[in-house]
Amino acid sequence: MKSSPLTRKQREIQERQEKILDVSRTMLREGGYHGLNMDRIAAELEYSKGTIYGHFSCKEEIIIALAIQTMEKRMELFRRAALFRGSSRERMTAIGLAVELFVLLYPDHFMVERIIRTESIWLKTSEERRTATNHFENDCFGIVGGVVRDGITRGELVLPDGMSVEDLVFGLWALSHGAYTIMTTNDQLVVQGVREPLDATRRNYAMILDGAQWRPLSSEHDYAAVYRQIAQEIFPDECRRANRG
Amino acid sequence: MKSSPLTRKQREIQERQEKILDVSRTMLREGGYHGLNMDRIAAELEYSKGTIYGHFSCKEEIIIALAIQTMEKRMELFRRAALFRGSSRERMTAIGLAVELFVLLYPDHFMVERIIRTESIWLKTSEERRTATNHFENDCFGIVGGVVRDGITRGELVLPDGMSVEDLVFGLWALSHGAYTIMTTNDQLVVQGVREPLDATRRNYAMILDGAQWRPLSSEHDYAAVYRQIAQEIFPDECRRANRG
DNA sequence: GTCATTTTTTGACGATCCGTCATATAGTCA
DNA sequence: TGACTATATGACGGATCGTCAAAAAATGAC
Repeated sequence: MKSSPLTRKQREIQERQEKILDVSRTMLREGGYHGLNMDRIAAELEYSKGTIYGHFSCKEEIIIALAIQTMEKRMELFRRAALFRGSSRERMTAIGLAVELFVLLYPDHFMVERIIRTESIWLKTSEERRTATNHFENDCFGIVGGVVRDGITRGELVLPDGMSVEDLVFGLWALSHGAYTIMTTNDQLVVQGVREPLDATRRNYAMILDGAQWRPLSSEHDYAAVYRQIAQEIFPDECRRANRG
Repeated sequence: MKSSPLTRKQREIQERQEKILDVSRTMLREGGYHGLNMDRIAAELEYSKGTIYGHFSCKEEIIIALAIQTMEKRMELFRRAALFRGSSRERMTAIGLAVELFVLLYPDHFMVERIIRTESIWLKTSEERRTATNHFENDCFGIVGGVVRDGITRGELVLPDGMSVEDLVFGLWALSHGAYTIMTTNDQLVVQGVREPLDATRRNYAMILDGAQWRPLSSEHDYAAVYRQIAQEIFPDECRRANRG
């Protein structure tokens, strides 16, 4: 039977699973939900449809698996960002950069997310994968919340009356999510005068932190330099790949 | 031929068109993209499928028509909000309330928007309806931009270095869009500790305005009272319908 | 090397739903 | 009333999902 780690057969199966996800990602990127076609996946990989269905019980399972792949990457970026050595607000800035890099490195994640959150697709996915996505989301939320709490503990942040840690995290999340969603679905931004939506998002992110009186404020500190430092120290590789110093 | 405004026949056709949209909205709300079924629409209204296709050339046209219906409502709410008599920041607050009411009154709009912005659906819609949605979006953007510019003119707002009017509008748009998207697609919020996402959004909206130093700041003015005043003076009806004093 | 047994793969098939179009029905007007 | 036009119908072709009985491949005992 199976030797210590994985049978040859098991390895083959795992490799095939990854190949399925690879071609699926391309198809999805190029043609959206309708562009992802089970027959074409099988044809492309020179397997039969039945074999593909042996890996994923339905189209939706493939899509959510793709989402999970990139959510893992995001998680990792967040974890590293939160470890930046600096003031709490600087660590929060690092998380902002992490999100930015995530969007640049995995540009199709938002499309995939939009699809799985759409219509009854969510309900056609397996309980197992659904809880996996929830875990990733909760963990990311938790990491950011930790930085906020740290800021409070250190006395660098005093939340306005009635505002909770979670409210603030939610706001930053919503801003980022909304900004990147709009960026990837709306071709009118330039018409509307938003030339550099990424920079605009950065600025608004800082506005929220300033509005919450998170010291040192933008006006009291050179955060452009902080961004450069974080980029160099924590995300040198990612920045090169993303082409954003 | 046609009398003055509309033939009886024309009126009938228009009424039927509205009926199609009505049942479509219900189907979409209940079952998402897949829940919207051309045969079922026909069956429900006791017309043949061909007749439905006489009104809308494809499923996607129905969906974008639904989006346009609600975008008209939003436009109207924005227009009225911008007319509130008060400081520029108070008018901005009125717009915030307008978005909030929009979400409460037309809860399925975000689902519809997510669908039309998904995959190749956007490209299957008619040029005509696509430009219509763009116009609505640009006009809304323009209204908000106007309030910001007014704040600058009056000296109540001085934008931070490098930030444009459009950047600020984009930020507020992204925050709202993201917040309501998350609210309607994520059932983990309560788990994460965000009990009242609408209130959280309001607070973060104010954070951005505070961060931009838009006077008077939250700390200098009773904006809870302003919300109540706007609700009473501009949106009494909507607030009643939305059940939010 | 052979053959029985288990595992894996296959692709034809049923079902669903979109969009079309030849035909049927209803409406209009001389 | 009847000829002609406008509108409505639903059977049909095509695409794609997911299934499953049958075929092929792998395994292992002798």
